[in-house]
Parts: sequence; C-alpha cells; structure tokens
Amino acid sequence: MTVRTRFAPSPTGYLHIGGARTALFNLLFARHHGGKFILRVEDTDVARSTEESIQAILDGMSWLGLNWDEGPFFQSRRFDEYRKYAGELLEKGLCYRCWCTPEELEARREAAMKEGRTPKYDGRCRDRKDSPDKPFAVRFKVSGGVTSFNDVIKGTISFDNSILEDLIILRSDGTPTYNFCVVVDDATMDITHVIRGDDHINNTPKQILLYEALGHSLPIFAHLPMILGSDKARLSKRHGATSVMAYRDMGFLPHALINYLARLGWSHGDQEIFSMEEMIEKFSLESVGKSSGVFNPEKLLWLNQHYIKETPAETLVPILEPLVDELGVKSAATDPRIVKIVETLKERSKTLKEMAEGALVYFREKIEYDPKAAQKFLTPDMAELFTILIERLGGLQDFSHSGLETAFNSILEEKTIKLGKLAQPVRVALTGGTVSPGIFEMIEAMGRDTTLKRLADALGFITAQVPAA
RNA sequence: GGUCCCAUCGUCUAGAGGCCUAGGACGGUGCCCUCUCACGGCAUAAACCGGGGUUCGAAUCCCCGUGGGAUCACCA
Repeated sequence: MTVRTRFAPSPTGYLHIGGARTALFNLLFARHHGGKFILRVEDTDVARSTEESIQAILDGMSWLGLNWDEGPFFQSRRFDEYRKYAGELLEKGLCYRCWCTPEELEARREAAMKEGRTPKYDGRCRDRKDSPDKPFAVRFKVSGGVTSFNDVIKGTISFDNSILEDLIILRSDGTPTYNFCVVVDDATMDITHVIRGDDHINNTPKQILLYEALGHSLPIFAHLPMILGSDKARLSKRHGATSVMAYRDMGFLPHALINYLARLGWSHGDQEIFSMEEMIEKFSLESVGKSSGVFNPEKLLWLNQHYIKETPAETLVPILEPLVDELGVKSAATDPRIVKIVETLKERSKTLKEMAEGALVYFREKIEYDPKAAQKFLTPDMAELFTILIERLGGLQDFSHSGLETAFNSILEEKTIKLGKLAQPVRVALTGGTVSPGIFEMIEAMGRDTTLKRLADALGFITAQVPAA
C-alpha cells in the first residue's frame, strides 16, 4: 500500500509556524516511504475563507520548498460529494434530520451552562416522526460504547462515546461541516496516515465513528504535539511573528526554518543540522516526541547564521536584493562589488536583514562619523599616516586582501607601530564607526575609488580639527 | 467544569530497567585567537515535578498527587 499523507489548512489566515511544521512532517513521512503528499484546502466555511489566504498559504509552502504531489484540492468544490455521502447515511438510518434552529440550540446550551450541566445536544429530533416543511440540518447518530485508537505518537487513546453528541454533518443551508468533510476526503483520497496537531485528538473519535458509518477502513493517526510560545501558551501573534512569510521578510533562509521546525518535536540522536535529503532519510514518527515544545527564536537565529555561512555569496545576492532595496539601495545587486561585499558580511550576520544593513556602509555617498569614534581615532597625529596611506593605496598594484596587508605592514614597520594603531582610525574613516568587517577584506570589497575618497574625506576632517594656530 | 494529552538543564532534546558521576545543541559565563565586531577553539554553571509502589536495581514500568496544555459550535 502506498503511503499517502496530506496537509489540510483552512484558508482563514497565513501559513503559520505550526501549520508549516505539520506540513513538513507530512511531507517527510510521505517522502521517506516513497509515498504521496497531498495538499487540501479546507474552505467549507465560505464566510471565513479568503482568496488572499489561499494564496498566502501556497506562497508560504513554496517558499519553504514544501512541494505537494497532488492538489490543491478544495473542499468548497466538493460539496456534491459530501451531500451524496450524507444522503447515503440518511438512507441507512445512520443520520437523521434535525429541525432545531441555531437559536433554540443556543438557548438550551446557555440553560445547561447555567445549571452547571455539560451542554450537549439532547437528541430530541433523533426519533422524530413528522417532517416539518422547514430547513433542517443532518445529524449523525453517535452510538454508545467506547472508541479507541492507537496513535503512533501518543499511544492508545480511548473515549467514552457518551461524551460525544450527535454532530451536525450538513448545516440547514445544505453545506457540510468540518468533521464530515475531513472523513469523506481522507477516505476517498485514500489517505493512509493522518498526521496533524494534537488539538485534533478530540475530533478523532467522532471521525472514527464516521469512518465506520461510511464503511471505510481507518487510517493510521499520528498527533503531533503543539508548538508553544515562551510563556508555554499556544504560539500566537503576541509571541512575535507566527507567519512563515514574516520570517522571509526578516531575512531567514527557508531551509533554516525547515531545519529548526524539524528539530522541534523530532530528533535523531544528537544531530542538529540536516539537509532535506537527510531529514527524509532519517525521519520516522517513532522519533517524534509526545510533549509540546517552546518555539525558541534564538536557536532559529543560530541555524540561520549557520546556513548563511554555508551558502555561497553568489547564491545569497539575489535573496539579499529585496532587503537592500528596501533600505534604499536600488543598485546593490548589480554593483560589481556585491559578491565581495557579501563575503565580508557572511560571517557576522544572523539574518539577511542584518546583512543588508551591514552592506549599507559600502554604498553611502558620505560617511557620517560617530562623534565618540571620531574624537578617539581621527586625531591630528593621524594626518601623516593617512597621507602616506592614501599615497600607497593609490599606487598599489595588487588591491587584494594580501596586497593590502603587505602595504599596511610596510607602513607599520616604517613607523614602528602596531596594526591596531592604524586599523581603528581607518575603520572610522571608512565606516564612521568602530565596528566593521576585517579591515583588509573590507577595503578590498569597498574598492579603490571609494576607499581613497573616504580616506581623503577623513584627512580633511582631521586637518579641519587642527587649530589654525 | 467534563473529556483528552503531556511532564529530563532557561529552551530544543538524547535516554526503550543496570552502559547515567544523566549526554548533545541553543542561550549564559570564563579563557584563547584577534585590527574592531564577528567566526572559530577550549572550559564551565545548569535538569530527571512530588509521593508511593514493582524490581537485586528506575530518569526509564505502574498508581496517586501536582503542574501545564488542548478541546468541548449549524468554526475549522
């Protein structure tokens, strides 16, 4: 039997962190077993589903590289199918018509709550003989007994059916409801493994009963633990960004997020870094943990930095482009210096956003000095050194890291000073501050023209400081 | 509240009764490297929720307690 898994988001928002991980695990499991991964959009709630949201989810999936094999299927286009099965269940007497209105139901629920009873449909239409000429909903007859299943992740879970109520599978307007659509779809799409968040555990007994009513064999269930925020509450907006695309905009590499998500709830010994191929090869539901995990942005950052370091600068440039562009530098990606610039930033950027900010200094027309840095390093005694440096760099044949180092060293020897004495003032002259990439790699990346101009500007600044006396 | 799930360093986790003096990773701290910031290297602090069993032996199995989470719709 071919393994078939599915990811079934409802389009009422963006693809979020939790959904992405569910999709990832479904994909990994399917790929590991040489099966199919299916995408199904659960848009039965026409009022809440939006076109933008569908697009946002698709965008998020493609950005992460979570490619599906079949679909997307839309439940909104399969209403006839659901009605067909509902009709069959009605005929078999496994369902019944219910004429109670939502208002009546709501009133009874409130009354029950007030009396401290657990609100539950009383089944009053179950054996109703008349059939009023009014809209009716279709309810599923929940039988007695115990429903249990063996969850691959959580183990055996049992429910007493008495806690379940006769659920509505077709609303009075004829549209089908969630639990019914899920079962009809999973059954007709031959889904073999239902891998989803454990917030669905409570839906499972209802769905199992529906499977049985439909006469279909059960899939294997695997309920993934939830992802929590730092306060251990379910991850939500107030914990920070939860939209997958927000991470792209913050300068994360898609695989960094994938790797992070994979390790949140799943592990393979002590290994932290996984390529997609390795994840597929090593993934198994048995090594998914039972307990929920806290989303840790610090570790994501670490992984992102790791992958930035691993990625060739040439590959980074196009990904970086929109982020630099956003900061007002339109020509960065086509600047011949860009690859070298990225090289100087790779080792010190946790995100591409940070890298883009770091790149700005190479493109500025004029450098503004940090007052403290200027006061400390652009001192009158530097005028001579800067003059010499400008002259040497202007005539330097080999304007590379090693060539520059040689040039600097000869000056240091002549003046018997240490590199620090010269490097910091030059750093301030070139960047305006005291923090930057290594001085030689930076000068090489910056290029001769920009470097000389900035040194000359700094020299001007220094001499202007000297009192006319 | 009913029902269900969960419980190892701050966080992600390894751990399938003796290999545990509980390992790794992120983060923290200290040192080294060094032209600044980083990278890197080395070192270090830090956990089996509590109580009962079972067993020669329990982080691992069972029960109870406690704590956290989820879910209870003509939402999905």
